[in-house]
Amino acid sequence: MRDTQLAKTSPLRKKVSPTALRAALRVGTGQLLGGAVAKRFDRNVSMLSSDLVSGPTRSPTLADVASEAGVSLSTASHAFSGTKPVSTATRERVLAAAASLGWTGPNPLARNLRRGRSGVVGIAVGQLSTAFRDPAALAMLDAVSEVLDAAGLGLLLMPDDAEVGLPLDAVIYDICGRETWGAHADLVARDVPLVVVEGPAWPGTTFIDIDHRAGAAALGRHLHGLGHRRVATLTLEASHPQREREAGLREVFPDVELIGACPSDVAAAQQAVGAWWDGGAGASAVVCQSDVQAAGVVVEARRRGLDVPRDLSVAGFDGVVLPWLDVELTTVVQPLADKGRATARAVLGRIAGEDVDDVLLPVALRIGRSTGPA
Amino acid sequence: MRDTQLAKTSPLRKKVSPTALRAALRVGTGQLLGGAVAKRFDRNVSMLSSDLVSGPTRSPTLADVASEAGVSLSTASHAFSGTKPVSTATRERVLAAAASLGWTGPNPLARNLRRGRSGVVGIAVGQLSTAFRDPAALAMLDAVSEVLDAAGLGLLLMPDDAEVGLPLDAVIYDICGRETWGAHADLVARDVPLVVVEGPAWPGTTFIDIDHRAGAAALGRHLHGLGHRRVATLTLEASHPQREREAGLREVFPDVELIGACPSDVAAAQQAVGAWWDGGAGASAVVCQSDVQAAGVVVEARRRGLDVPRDLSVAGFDGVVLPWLDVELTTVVQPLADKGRATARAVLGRIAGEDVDDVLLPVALRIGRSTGPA
DNA sequence: TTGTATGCGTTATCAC
DNA sequence: GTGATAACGCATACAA
Repeated sequence: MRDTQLAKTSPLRKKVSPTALRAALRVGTGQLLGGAVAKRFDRNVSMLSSDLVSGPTRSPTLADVASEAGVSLSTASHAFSGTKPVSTATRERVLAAAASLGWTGPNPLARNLRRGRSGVVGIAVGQLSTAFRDPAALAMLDAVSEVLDAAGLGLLLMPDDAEVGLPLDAVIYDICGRETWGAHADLVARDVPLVVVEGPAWPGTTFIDIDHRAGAAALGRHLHGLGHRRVATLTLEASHPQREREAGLREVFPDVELIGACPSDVAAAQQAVGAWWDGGAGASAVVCQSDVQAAGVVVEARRRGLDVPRDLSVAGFDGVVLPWLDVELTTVVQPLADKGRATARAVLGRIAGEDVDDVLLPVALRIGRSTGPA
Repeated sequence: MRDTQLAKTSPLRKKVSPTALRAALRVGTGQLLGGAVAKRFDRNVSMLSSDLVSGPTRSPTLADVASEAGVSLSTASHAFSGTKPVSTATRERVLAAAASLGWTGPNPLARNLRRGRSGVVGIAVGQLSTAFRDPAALAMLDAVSEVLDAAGLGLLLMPDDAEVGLPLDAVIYDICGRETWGAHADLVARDVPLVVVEGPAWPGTTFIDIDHRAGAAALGRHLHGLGHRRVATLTLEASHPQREREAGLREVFPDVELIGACPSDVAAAQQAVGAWWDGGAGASAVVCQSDVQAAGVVVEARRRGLDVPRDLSVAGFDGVVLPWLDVELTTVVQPLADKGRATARAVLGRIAGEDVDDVLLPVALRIGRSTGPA
């Protein structure tokens, strides 16, 4: 409906944009053959366009549309936003004017300044490839994105120590196993609403959490009931979830042995538990802090000729599906989608200036086939 | 250095922000116990704050800082941006004024409007959890993010059919196996620079691609050399990479059998190849369109008692590391980080208004242990 | 080195 | 139902 072709017919449009011109002249990409190659499709076209037309291009503004339609700026605005009633006749004139000028809607930059909001929510995850390697993180991200998207908000990835010079309406800290974050002070100073998922007790933020402790304790009781007495646990970096889970486990096994911190990654878990075994240590059951870690322990155990669960019980956390793992893990299932939705809703509430409740979500023990009698 | 505490001492700051007040009053989150719970930490504080102070809060602007420092607006601006030289004495006065008012730097919204750029680059990926389940996508995303980040640009996730009412400086389409995209027309109409990775030949866009065809052909020759004659391939949805790879494979095996499209996902591949086998079909080698797919085929083959590569050769594509898979895949290695960096650089160039070359990256065959004699 | 004056493109508040 | 006018907060061209 808003057609760039029409732009060319407009008196306002002094110059055809290079992009549109390229679009008109170029049929396809052609055949790419051979190895590393760089083609300069655009050079000719660019020279052509600057030969054909001259003078600066200014894309049309709402003011242009208004004058083209013979109405005032504010009327034109109303015709689009629908904030105030506008007669059908004028609205159509305005719409037609917009189409003929190739006006593509209000400039988001200007609207943002006016509204005082950017429509963008940041999400702080560490290194992307690390953060998203765990399906649990993805499941949650998906839910966050879905809710935010429905509200017309975008989600911006914030790598580790990104300087945030960007206008963010709110920031989510999804911290599986971290305590600090570079940009935090800046954001607080700028009064950006902060929603922290499973994070440390930063003041002024909204918390979304799951009942780590209860989950870990339930897992502990399950293992104890199976007769396990020598239990070890693979840990995350020192962090809120780690402390809570460890405390839960210690309710049942006060002397649980710590295998040391490792990220939620198959290879890392293999490496960590392998080194531990190599050091002469051992246990009848290993409790992990994620299903991905647990998978790593299972893989490494098998590699060393141990059968799971006959020779070793392994438990995970999260309750994700690992299709490639042929043993169903005993795990603590957390409501990942709910967590994501709760997070996003908290963000929406904070942006709207509402009071927002902290949220603590329940977990459930799921007994699979990776744990058995000691 | 920019301390919110100082804000309270300023005459401008008529009201302590709720956030700051909360920060001052709240010590920690307290202990979260029990199941699903919502705590309303903020209610009292909010009531308190509106009792204590009244009147609208306006955060300080550069104009406030300037008048506080007794200089003009432009001088204050220069003192921060460094665009023009400013005497050390004035600069310090300005800095001090900013600190005392709690001015946290230029309002990004205003700066964006002024500059005409948002500092945000969109990346169109399908459903997030699907798109990022493949480590290949993550490796590339990581590289993109790194380069963009260094340039001070943020990366915004664009789910499938997100309406883009947001100001985007450019958009990346990373399309593994898609032909269309909802927002595409809008973006073109708005003249947003588009960089397409392995995508269809949309006009006016910059292309980053790898040599699918050469890679697939090399893989075909490898299998042919091993004596394979009945070869099948698991495909992606109809798309540019799929067509190219299929063409490459057909250079060696004109009659290659198509197993049908499936996403790059272990479970999906298992399901697809399983159904194919159940239908009575078979081959001595299966070529996949990703390593993740290949892993799925390996898993499913074993589940059915087939040994890889003795009974079945399986090849992948991408060259990622799958730590949990105990057989090293024969695969086509693509330079994922290079691809990401090239993509990001293309984005930067397009934003800068430069002519940008399309890029075609080479691939390499890596022979692992998942393929053997027919 | 500092100051003055515009404009970025909207939306919102009024009056008509 | 429509229109003038004022912000939004900053960066810059230009003058002093």
